[in-house]
Amino acid sequence: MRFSRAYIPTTKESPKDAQLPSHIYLSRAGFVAQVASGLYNFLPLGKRVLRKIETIINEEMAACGALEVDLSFVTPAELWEESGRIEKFGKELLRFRDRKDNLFVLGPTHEEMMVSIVRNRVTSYKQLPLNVYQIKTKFRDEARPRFGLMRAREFVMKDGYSFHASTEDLDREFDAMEAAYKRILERLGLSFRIVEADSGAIGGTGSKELMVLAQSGEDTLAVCDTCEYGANVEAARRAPRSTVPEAPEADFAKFKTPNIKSIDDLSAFFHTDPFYTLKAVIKRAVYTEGSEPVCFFIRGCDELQEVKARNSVGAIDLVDITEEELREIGLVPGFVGPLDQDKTRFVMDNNTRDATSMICGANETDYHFVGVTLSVMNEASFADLVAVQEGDGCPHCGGKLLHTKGIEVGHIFKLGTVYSAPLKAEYLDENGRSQPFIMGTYGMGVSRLVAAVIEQHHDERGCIWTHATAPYMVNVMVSNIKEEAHMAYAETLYLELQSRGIETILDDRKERFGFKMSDAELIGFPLTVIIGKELENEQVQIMIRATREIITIDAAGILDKIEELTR
RNA sequence: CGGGGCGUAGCUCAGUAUGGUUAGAGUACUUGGUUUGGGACCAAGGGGCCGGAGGUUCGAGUCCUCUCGCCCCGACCA
Repeated sequence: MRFSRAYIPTTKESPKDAQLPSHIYLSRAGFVAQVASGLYNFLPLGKRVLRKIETIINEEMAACGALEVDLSFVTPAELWEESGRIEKFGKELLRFRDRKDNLFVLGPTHEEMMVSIVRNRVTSYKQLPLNVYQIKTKFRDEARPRFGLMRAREFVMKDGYSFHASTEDLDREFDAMEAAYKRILERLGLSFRIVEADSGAIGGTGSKELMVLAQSGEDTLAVCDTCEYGANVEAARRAPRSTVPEAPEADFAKFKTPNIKSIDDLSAFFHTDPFYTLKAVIKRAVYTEGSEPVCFFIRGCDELQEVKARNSVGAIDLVDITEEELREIGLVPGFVGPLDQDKTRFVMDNNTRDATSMICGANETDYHFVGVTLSVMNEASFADLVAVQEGDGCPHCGGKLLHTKGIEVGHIFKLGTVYSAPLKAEYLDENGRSQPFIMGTYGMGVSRLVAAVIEQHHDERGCIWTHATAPYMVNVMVSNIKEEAHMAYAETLYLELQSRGIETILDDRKERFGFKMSDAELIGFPLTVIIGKELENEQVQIMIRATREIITIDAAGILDKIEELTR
């Protein structure tokens, strides 16, 4: 491609709305242009990057025997009513009616459609397993689109679904998909982590998210500094404490603790570690129908993880509760404890199981109990409630857990029969019995990956594309196109590189050196060959974008050098 | 969906408090000239329904009402 004939509208100024590096540079370098909130046009360079990512995904899916399909973007609302998700998705589903007044939705994901193409066609266990996928535009009418391509309303996603006759076979396919996803991200040149995740309201097990590590990530991860373990904080686990602080010595007693309400005050008052205090966190749990106050008890040294807490009671939301509401229920703010208390439902953290020497509220103003043994609490329900902190132990190897930020670019999990059962998608097993398909689902955000590459690879001058994602690998830049010998040399090099299969752009624009260099850096081609005054000495220069290092070499060796650098 | 902010040239923004000839700058664009290794300089140009509708006024980019759009914080996010 000749730059003079390309359409690459670069700008010096960032769009005022852009905040994230990916948004700023993809806009400034002319990869994408915003149309409306959460809607983007892909310009020629952006489209090339998108296609490169799609090609890699297609290659890896083909290697696994997954089959590509293309389902209609507009889907009849009946399918969504059948699965019950028309309600669950709510306003995120964009609905509209056709001329015959039939209701349709724009597909936000395609579980229903994919099940519908298989059901009543795949009828025997002999036709299983089956893994089908598509790379397709999705639409979710997000309440608040933001961060450019990272959270758009219209986006490109690869969504795949597998169908099996046994959970063992699903497990095998799931592992194969995890390996394939790992290869895709490796080939893209991304640094990432596969982490354990919360399955969300939809249920299912073995939920794993593929996280590209970047400061601007929306998700917080707990990752082990020693082994491969990593988890979204919403689902992170930790090893039991290897050492526990010295326990306070006290027999069971009620103790006057005037105005001692916080964990800090309490541990200071008794000169003991917060480990031996019991923290009560009271929330209002909201269910599909109705709500109730719930008291979560955790050790004073821990923090409540809200997603875990929500899951522990099957609530759809937890909201804060006021001190007045607490008093109305009959609880004493600052002195809430689990003993002799039946005012609310309560959940105890697993770490408090069989705890001894504990200090907890006495449900009476200015009094706490000391020397409490929680093994008597067997009627309470226990669950994992705590937020993993930095420095906690890894549940696998005992290494240290650290927090980091990640961009979720993939999510795979085992659906089981969550969709196949209600949609009555069944096959006949060896015994001639009808069975719902056992399903797995594998998603990857393709347009989000474009942004993720830049979030992870940029500097203050612009994009730094990885070799697999670069719109062009080499930019042949002529410093001054009026120098006929320079242009002639560049033309020859341009043709030669292309004949060797290296994607090349020739910057033949009538612009000054600095202008072209700035564009090269903003756009982020991995290599820029600078053809200019050095040519008088039979030399050319190569600017390596990642480091901005400029190397000067003999013109004769340029092709070999480029092949070496692009390998 | 709650809270906040912003809509003026292709882009980034002044101008609005206190209404008053022909609405500005930078950048980008066109033409001519000079330059040619880090977004160069000189000169001359084209480009605007001041988001939209209604109102107040002799007169509205500016004041009032309504509306639409975009951004930020939060809630939400299979």
